Amino acid sequence: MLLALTRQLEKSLLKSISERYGIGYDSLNFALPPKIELGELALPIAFDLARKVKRPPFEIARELASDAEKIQGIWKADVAGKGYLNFHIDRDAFTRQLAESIEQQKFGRISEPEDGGKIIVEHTNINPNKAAHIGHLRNASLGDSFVRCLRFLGHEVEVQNYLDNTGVQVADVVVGLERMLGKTLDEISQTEGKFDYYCWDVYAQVNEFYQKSDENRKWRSRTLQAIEAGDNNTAELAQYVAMRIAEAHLETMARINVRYDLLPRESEILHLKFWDKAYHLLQDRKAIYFVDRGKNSGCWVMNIGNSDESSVSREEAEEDEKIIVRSDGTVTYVGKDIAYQLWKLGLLGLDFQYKLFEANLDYPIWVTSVKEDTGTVPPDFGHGEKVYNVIDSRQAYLQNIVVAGLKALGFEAQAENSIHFSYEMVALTPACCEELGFSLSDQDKKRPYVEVSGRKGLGVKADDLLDTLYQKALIEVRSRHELPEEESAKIAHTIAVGALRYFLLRFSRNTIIAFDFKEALNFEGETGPYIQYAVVRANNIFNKLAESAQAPPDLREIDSGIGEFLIKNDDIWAIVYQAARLPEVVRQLTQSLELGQLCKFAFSLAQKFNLFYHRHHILSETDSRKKQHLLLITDLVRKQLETALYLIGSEVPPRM
RNA sequence: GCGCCCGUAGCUCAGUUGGAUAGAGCGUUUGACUACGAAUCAAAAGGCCGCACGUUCGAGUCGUGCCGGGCGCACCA
Repeated sequence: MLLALTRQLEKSLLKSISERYGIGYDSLNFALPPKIELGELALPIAFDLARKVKRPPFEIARELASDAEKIQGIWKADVAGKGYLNFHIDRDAFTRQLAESIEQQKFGRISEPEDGGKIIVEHTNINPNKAAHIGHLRNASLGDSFVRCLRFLGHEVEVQNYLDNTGVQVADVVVGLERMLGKTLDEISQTEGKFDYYCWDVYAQVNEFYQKSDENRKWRSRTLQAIEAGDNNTAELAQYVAMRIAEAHLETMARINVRYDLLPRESEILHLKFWDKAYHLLQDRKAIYFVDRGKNSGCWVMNIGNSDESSVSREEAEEDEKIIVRSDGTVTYVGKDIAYQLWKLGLLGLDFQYKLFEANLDYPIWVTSVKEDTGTVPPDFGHGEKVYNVIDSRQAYLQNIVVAGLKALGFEAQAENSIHFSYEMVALTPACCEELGFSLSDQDKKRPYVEVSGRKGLGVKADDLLDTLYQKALIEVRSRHELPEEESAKIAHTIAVGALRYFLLRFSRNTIIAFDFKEALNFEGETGPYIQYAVVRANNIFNKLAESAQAPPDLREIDSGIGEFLIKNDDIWAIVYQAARLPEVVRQLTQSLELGQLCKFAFSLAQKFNLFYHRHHILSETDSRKKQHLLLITDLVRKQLETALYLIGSEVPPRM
């Protein structure tokens, strides 16, 4: 809606600029004026034009303003400062259109679909060998909210959660269970309680086990080989462990409203020979070459630098070589990931089989399989036009190599569409480590933060944090309301999730979150519950209205005085205008990948609404026309805030 | 050694792709509940935007060089 108006304005101005000054721009970047009194859209283009046509910017802006005033939907255009071109929107028409478009927008999705093919978003990707921790929650929250935003804009999205079920991390836990504790699959399957927590401890102990003897350490590679080979007790145990923990992860993520469509597994990539296919492709297209001397002798490598192998010395060439196939013939992580990326982009020429994953979840989820499932027909997975990989920034180097691999294969365009959605890790403050009972070295105590380490068992487990948040919310709910226990519990849960997802999203991607319980458990100020509370208050107004048998306003029949009312009340108009900006904010963040922008937007809208709520007592308003206007605005804002909360990944509790 | 990221109020962070007087939250001080419930609101104090040059009509934002901190750079994943 706002988007359409902006585009129309842009098109018309581009024409004016071209006709008046003979200068062609590709696009115009509209900004927000610092104050609503100055207008809704600002353009500093006159400064640039001034230099090009050698005339004062003020004059140029004046001329463009007079052109713009003829555009439908623009109330007036004026010039501020030395040449800022400011546009004022027709408040009456705009509000009517906004009300209509919000009515039409189905929950969680706007009506106009964007063009472009299927987008694959891969996130979470936790090694299935231990419980999920706060770092994983950040990954999943970013990925899931990003998916919600893309779908809101009308994109077709497929969500994949990759399971490295045959990797070293699973092997380590299997060594711990089989060799360190001497357990059989039968015994392990009898384990009660939280299996992911149990393995968290086992994994933390395996390191010590390895350090005890060389013999112990040998079990690591033996176990890994057994798992890859398949058809033996160790492999069977590994599969059991990996899938039971994967299910625990899915349950944890379901608690915070995160869902997936498909679980691609490394075991299928191995057994269906994805790598062999990719290997031949890489060889055929000369993307990798064999080295017969030097330190990389016996390996197939990819050149990731600019050096030409024929013109530089062996030593210099080695600098730019990344090993893809080891001298023992096994493939590295990068090689496997290239194969997987090729499949995601529909370039491999092979496909998985699929089956429904049987898990304790309230939605269907598919998992890759070697054999076809006889039951339900699976959706058409893979061959995305664009792929986003939500992976922390420490893996940037490897992600770049994978993209370089796609380019080396000649898939330039696809390489551009294979995007590393990079973000910084969640670390622990030294104070937080102490709270958890970990003793730190003197050196670590001086650091601003300490890295989470699954290997050391150092970290805040996702479920523990959620439980703590829930308990705290429950106390708050009970102190405010006398409700049946079940209802209090449900509300507390909604608040806990709202707080957590907002907290994990509010930072920009390359800000390291130094985790602190006090901040994460906060429900006041810039938090998710603040926004939820604003909507609950708005909803209460309509609930009260319904109780008194008064009909809420029909958004399709807006009183003719609304425009005039909004012209008189700039502060209220500012709320309407901001509410309208939601789709634009979401569109921008699909470019910047900064979900924090959505958080800031929703928080500031909630802030404006809370002030509005404080200033205007709507239900006791005696001027019935004004009352209708205030109700209409309340309704618009609560609907946009509810959508924003949905995109953040949370919901609105019935009361707070 | 090379590459990437960060440095903004006492603390934790934003800053709309180079725009108008640098903003929030927490904390501190003061004030507002007999209203749609205060998980709220109002007000105050708090800034050489790490430092120095440069580009520009205009720099927290771009470039170069320092200073300080973090993360990568395996025949691990």
